[in-house]
Amino acid sequence: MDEAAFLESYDPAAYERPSVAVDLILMSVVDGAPAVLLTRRDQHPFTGAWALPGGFVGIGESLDEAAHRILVEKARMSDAYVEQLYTFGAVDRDPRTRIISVAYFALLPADRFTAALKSAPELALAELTVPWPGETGGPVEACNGDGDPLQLAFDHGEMLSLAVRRLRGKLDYSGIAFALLPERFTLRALQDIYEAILDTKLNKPAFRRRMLDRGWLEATGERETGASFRPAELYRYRQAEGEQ
Amino acid sequence: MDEAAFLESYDPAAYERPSVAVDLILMSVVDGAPAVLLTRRDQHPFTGAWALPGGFVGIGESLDEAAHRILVEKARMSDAYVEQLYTFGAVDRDPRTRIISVAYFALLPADRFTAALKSAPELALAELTVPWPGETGGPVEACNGDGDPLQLAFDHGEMLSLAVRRLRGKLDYSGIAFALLPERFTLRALQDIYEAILDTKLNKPAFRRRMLDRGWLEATGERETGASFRPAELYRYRQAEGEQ
DNA sequence: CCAAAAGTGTTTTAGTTACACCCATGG
DNA sequence: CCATGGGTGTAACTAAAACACTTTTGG
Repeated sequence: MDEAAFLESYDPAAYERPSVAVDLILMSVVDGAPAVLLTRRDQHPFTGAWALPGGFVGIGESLDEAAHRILVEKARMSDAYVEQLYTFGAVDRDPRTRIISVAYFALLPADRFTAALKSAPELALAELTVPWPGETGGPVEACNGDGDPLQLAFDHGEMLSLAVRRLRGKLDYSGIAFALLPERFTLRALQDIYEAILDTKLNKPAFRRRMLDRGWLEATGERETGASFRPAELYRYRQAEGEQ
Repeated sequence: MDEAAFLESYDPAAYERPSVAVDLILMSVVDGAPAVLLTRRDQHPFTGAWALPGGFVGIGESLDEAAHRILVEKARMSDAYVEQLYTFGAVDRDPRTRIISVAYFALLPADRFTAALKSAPELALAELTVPWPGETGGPVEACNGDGDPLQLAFDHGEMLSLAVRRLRGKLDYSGIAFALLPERFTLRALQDIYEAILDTKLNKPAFRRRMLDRGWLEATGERETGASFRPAELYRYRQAEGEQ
């Protein structure tokens, strides 16, 4: 990035440039299963297939800003946990023209996730079926309410797979799970998130202790209401210092 | 990425596009310390500062191809372990013009690393001093042979920090360490790599057993030569199946 | 036989899992 | 008082760490 960049600053048309886009993987855990928001394509290419919401990166905005703008504009929500995932740069990933796409994933609690569906009618919820062990390979599939797999546009299936892998990988050592829960939550709800993402049953006492020993949880003293059995204590996530 | 992309395919000049570059973090462990290859900038901006080797992504090549091309062209080596790290997209990260940079890191055994220095005279080796616990924060510093920190151009310091964090994070569960060793190596050499990257002393018997129990190592039956004491057995890395 | 580092066996410790049980609530 | 899920204590197990030890080479 020396001479070439220097020259280009004086002659911006010297090289043909790819377009740069951001695609958003909006994830949540809904009814005990990982879910993602998709839009149905009504134009060429991949007409009728399902795609992640995305858009081009403006010349005056950073990648992170673009991701947040798309979160607001296309998905009608703000203030989600957003993290850069990977940049997809195959030459033919878009048949129309050269587009490099920076994939971001955003995590939301289920209530805000389903609420967004109402205000953004072009979005649809797709359930993710994750082959186990999805840690290493096997494509993730997005399914509609009947469990039928949806056809995904571009390389968006790859993006989904990578998002699920990353989510799994970070679940244990980061506070990422709390982005999928409301501000107050029960330990059972937290365990449900873990079980949905990892696709395993976890031992209740072991899970409780592990979580409480980490020191990330703060008891609110309040209890769940509306249950016909013993109400569970509500906890709050206390951000650890060295957490990104 | 619907209407906008569709329109743009017919009118490529409609939007001003950022340039896309790839920067390479060429790392190794030399003399028991993590090291990186840098070039000294002789032009504006950051004249005299040190930068990672990099270059623009051609319109007809993928990001991975660009990374490999730069590895060959700028660093005069091929066939390294290369992995995409992160994409840096701040608007002002390059004062000349808008450049988005996809950072890759490449890992090499020390012998090939130092050999490359001879054939590429514009490259210099910098030792990395990693604040512990570097897992969470604190910038990594690149130092010359005298231990004086080097001034880094652009956001390349951030790139280095992230590369070290990623290396540390993946060390334990992936075969990444073997990219830093020649084809045959002793368990002591492997432990040295771990200790250099993690910046800790490790217990020898525990380390041996952990490594051998993983099943990634294959004894060659050969032994080290030239030592004036008991020669160590040479091992080979046997790629695990689900390994990327 | 000595120094130096390779390599092994055994005990200790810590962290996780499994299981059994008690507790609190609505009906 | 019963069903249901919340919450806790204890034992069993497993994996890592610490330590002491034996082995093998060159000189």
